[in-house]
Amino acid sequence: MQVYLEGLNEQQREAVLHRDGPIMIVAGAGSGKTKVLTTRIAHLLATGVDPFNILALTFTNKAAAEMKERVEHILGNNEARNIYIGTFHSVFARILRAEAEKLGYPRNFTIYDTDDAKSVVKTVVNELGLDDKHYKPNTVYNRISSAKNALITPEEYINDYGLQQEDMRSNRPMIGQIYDAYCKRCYKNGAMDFDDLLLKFYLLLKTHPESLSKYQRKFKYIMIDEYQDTNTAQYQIIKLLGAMHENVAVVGDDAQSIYSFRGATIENILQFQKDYDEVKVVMLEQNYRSSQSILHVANNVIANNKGQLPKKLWTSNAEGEKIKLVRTATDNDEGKYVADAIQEQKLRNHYRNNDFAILYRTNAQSRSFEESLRRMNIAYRIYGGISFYQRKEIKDFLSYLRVILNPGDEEALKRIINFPARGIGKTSVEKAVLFANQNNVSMWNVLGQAAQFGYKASTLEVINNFVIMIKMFQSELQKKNAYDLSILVGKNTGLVKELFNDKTTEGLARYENIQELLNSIKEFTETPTEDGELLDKSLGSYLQQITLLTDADDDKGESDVVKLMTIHAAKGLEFPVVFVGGLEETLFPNAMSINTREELEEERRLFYVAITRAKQRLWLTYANTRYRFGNLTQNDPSRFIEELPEERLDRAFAGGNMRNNQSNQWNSFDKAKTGFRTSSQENRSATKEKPAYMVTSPVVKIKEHTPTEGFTPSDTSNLQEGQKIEHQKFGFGEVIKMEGAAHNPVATVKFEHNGEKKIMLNYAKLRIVE
DNA sequence: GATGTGAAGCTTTTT
DNA sequence: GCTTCACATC
Repeated sequence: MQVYLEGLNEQQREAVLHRDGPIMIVAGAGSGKTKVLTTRIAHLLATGVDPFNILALTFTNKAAAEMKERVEHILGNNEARNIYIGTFHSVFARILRAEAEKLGYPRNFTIYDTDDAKSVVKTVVNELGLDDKHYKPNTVYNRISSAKNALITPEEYINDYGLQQEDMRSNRPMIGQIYDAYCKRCYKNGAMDFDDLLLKFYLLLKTHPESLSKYQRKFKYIMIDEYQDTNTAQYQIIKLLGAMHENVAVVGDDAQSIYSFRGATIENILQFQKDYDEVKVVMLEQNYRSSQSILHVANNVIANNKGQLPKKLWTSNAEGEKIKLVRTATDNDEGKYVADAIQEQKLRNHYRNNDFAILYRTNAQSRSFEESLRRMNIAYRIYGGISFYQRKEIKDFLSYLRVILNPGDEEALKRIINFPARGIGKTSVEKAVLFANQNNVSMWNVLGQAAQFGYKASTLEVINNFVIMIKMFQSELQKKNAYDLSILVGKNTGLVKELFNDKTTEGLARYENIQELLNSIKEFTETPTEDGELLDKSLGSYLQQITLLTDADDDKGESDVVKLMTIHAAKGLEFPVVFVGGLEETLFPNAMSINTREELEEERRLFYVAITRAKQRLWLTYANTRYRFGNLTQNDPSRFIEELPEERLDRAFAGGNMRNNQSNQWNSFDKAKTGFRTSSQENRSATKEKPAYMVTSPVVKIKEHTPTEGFTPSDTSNLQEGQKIEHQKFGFGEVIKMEGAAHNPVATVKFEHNGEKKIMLNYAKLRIVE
């Protein structure tokens, strides 16, 4: 028997040894999925498959890197470097580079990140004479993104009755036209957004039979990780690519499908067996990760969902400790409690910072945890949020590099044309864009022939200097590698100097960030590429790589830190000790996702993912009150709490002061299955007891109001001017004005004691008095 | 054209 | 509560 097969259980071995024909591996949480995938690849290679014929697709760069590393480890050689292992986006981007001209794109096409894309949407909305307050870039972009992920072209969108109806209903009938204009603008800019990397690749395969057969022949063995999260575009691509050999192996877990908001359809995994004549199905049901208690709780939770692939996860691990379910008075107390618990665990059970993860539903929740950890001097790192590459100074610098490579990239050009300031102001830029649109050329072309467009002499001169500088950089493109060119750019543009001269704290941070960027470019040019295919150290090669990187990907140092991230970001990871915060109604499950059974089930799967990240110990926490939108809100405990098996729980309450914790046990009043009702009295006294350092802000002078007995929020969807209402904190008042978008109405209320306030009805709880 | 101020936006998740 | 954006001022 091959050495690599040792240590696999029966099902895992079955999955590895099945060489030809479609196979679906249903891999429960912690069941050794990556091990199976990597061993499978090793087995293919060991039995004579050429590494060039293998394609393995993942969702994150991290997963791809790990897979590559582990295959190499099993094989003990570097054959793996010739395998196409990468994310959907990066692998397709690489192929699209090579085939760009067939689709009419420049080889050096730019990849627009979400910010770039939204900016283009805004530009286009304005150019169509529409109001970007109503056609919000965010909303419109999401709509376009969904269309692309469903492989719907602008023409199809405009002609689709259902979609048009939806847009009519939301009073945004022009989205189809915006979509069309957006695509045209991206094309003109020589740019693809994230979704294009899938969509255009699909179109390439669909419209160029020779390309299709080329890649079908190349990718004889295809492996897909996290199949439950694929969207329609990805699904169709896999189907096309795999049609010739049908050696498609998909690995996934329907219970962990959490990306439907991004177009993923759980149907893809539920239907896989019907896509091919004979599908081998293997269930991996033994969990090697978690304690029995943790797994038991997870199983209980997910059992509340309908329509799952039938399976029962089990483990031979130790029973482990009970799950701690902790209620706190406020979100700050929650943060404090978690930081204290980490400290205590470190002392008592010899954990290191690295062993802990704090998971939450929304990024905004990180704040209270952050503050407490900082106060306790516990090192931490937040994953997600603004990534390094989205920072302003980094984007500015990268925009220079983008323009050098693809001067058609109008977004980048607009960013840098007057940064650092060189006297090309807003009006000059607007003029250039206008000329470009009128003459159907790029903005760069207009700048190159600025003399013909009637700029005044002084402006003309600075424009020409700018153009000459960029052209000079371009002429170095062939001669210099990415790093040397970047240094040249930094010097000649004065960008680095400008930041260096800024001695404010932020300026210093920005300067350091630029240095860090330059370091990473240097590292890129000095590390041998693993692609085998090309040892390309050019700027183009660099830019392609980094656009698809996210914050989670650069584990710089991987030092000993507590990790904070959203549950979404934690998928695929595991930690010895996990804290899941904010188990409250409207937060988790999120208010946005409780309208349909499907949405609620996805939230529950998310909770399942959170629980199953834990190996040894698990804490679930929730707060009575928490600041949201600057308003103190009260939330009921999450409905998911009721789905936890009582016998595996260890309940506790933590007020403002941890030391009183032991004596302050969960009482029978709170334990009532109906969820506890916090009286405002109890609530406020808890707030008052907070030590001074925990007070969040210089308190706004509000005349505190005690809600009426049995305060229940009313349905405010038809709230009218003139109505009388009661607000939990501000008291009684009269609605004097209604405004805001239909889905986000805002009421101006004149309160008896607290003046006029604007209240967002989506978030505030109001009781209609009359 | 740069800088400062106040209001309005926002918060579901991201390759 | 925090961030972004528009507008006003110098």
